[in-house]
Amino acid sequence: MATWNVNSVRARTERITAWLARSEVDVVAVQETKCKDAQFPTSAFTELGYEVAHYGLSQWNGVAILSRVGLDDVEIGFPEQPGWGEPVAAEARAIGATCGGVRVWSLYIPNGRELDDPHYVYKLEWLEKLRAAGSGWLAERPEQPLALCGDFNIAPEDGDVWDMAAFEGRTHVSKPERDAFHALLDAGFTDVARPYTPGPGVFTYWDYQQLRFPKREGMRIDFVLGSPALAARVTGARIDREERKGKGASDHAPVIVELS
DNA sequence: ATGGTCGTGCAACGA
Repeated sequence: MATWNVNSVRARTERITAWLARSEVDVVAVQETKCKDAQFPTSAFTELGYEVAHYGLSQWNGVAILSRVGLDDVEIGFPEQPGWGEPVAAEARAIGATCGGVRVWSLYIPNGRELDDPHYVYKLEWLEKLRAAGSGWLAERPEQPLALCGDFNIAPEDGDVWDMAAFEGRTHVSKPERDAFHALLDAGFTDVARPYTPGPGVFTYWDYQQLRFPKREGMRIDFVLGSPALAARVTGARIDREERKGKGASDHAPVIVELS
């Protein structure tokens, strides 16, 4: 399985389908589709044998799950998911489905923008409610392989950014954000890709600006957090850095996890 | 050089 912030599914349909054809993944949690459901290029994926569940409300956010091992019990949003905007409403940042016996969530955690921005408060509240929902799922069905996949917009360790000095006073590395991430781990989830992709300096995202990718100046902000039952089945993981190269690449690379 | 790059949708906003 894999998680990938594609930064527009319509702008990148051909790159995504080409990647699926060569990567042989059964399930992909996709974030930032940047389209409404009616605009989603469903047939491009069904033609390759994938079922599709997408939730998009506008040109912002948008999450999807692609699966060629079944896709059932689709759930839009998680219980108590905080909202944003005027009027306050849940955004298209979470979709869940059961694929080949694994409960998969595709999550696009709010960016936070700046430490003094209301969006940062929203981000922390979103993470706390996700932790509460996740704890509930683990308690409800401890035997269920469960994967929280997505763009968490948090670099949990200093080695997850190229230079901590560049992030002084910025989001993604603040203590409250890192505490919120670790609360998910304390709840029983495991960052299952990290042992197979050890840092420092191993990243999943590189800004388009300032030649960040060729200069190897990135961030590790995309994760698969596995329940104990899922973590027990992980046999490997990799970050597909090649997919960040060339014209028309997303600013995020896919994170791939192999399961037994 | 107070920007630099993208995507969406057509001005400006989000990342």
